[in-house]
Amino acid sequence: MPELPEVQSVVNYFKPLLLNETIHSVNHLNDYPKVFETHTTSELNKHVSNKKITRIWRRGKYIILNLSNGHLCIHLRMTGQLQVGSSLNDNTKHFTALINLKNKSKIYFKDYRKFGRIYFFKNLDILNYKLGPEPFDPSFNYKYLKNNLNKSRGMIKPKLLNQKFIAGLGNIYVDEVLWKCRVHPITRCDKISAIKIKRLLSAIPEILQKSIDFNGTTIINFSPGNKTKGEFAKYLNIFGKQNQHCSHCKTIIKKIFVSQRGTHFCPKCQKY
DNA sequence: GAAAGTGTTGAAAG
DNA sequence: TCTTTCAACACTTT
Repeated sequence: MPELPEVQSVVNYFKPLLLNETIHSVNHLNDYPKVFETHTTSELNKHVSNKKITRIWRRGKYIILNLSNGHLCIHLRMTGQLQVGSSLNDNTKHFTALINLKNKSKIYFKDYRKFGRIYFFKNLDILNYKLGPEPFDPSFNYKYLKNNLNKSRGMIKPKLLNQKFIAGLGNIYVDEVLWKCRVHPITRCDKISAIKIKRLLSAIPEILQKSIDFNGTTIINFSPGNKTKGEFAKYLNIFGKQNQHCSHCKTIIKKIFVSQRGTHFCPKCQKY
């Protein structure tokens, strides 16, 4: 259930294990060829086998492995996890794919809801078309935010969840950002004041960076039996805190649904 | 035991 | 064109 900070944490963890290593082959597991979105398993192997991983990085919520002839991209969606190796304790029925490296190490893609996908792209035009600016990129600036919000009549929460508007935010961090900025999640984008736009501009990278510093919020399995847990969960102020007291004003936090997503907010801090 | 809920995304419908 | 709804899936909670 990874958002930008969780994906970045995965990238950080795997960088030393994958960088400059060569892919031997990839397999789909448990009779789930759909895990490879862009190619059949045999076609994908023709592209990636014997290719060296020259860079591992993140764009939005995609993990990207640069190869000499293209990019192997992994999207974890709701429940995807990457795991180094396997043990007898593993429930392998949720493994959907396997990356075999020349050095014999095995990276498993574990995904109990099976929404996660692996893609191979010659270039990243498709991703760049689908994804808006990175929250840490200079192109995500006041002018971009103001211009886009001013012409949107929809609600701010779904806007921030829209990856084409800004890449990387998901349900947890949108709730956290809106709480910090004191913006009600159903506020119309074009009704947000300049001061609140400025708050959004600084809170978005700030909250994401802080979460990255703590390896994200949610549990991420990097190796079998080792349930690596993001430590940012301790610093959440609003997400999952319904019926608890707002840390700012002590009002009881409410949970509502906004465009079908569970949404937490403080009725006093985030007036509509 | 049935139904709703879960951190994502894109296709389809409005 | 823009915004909302729903399905893809499997497991847990109500």
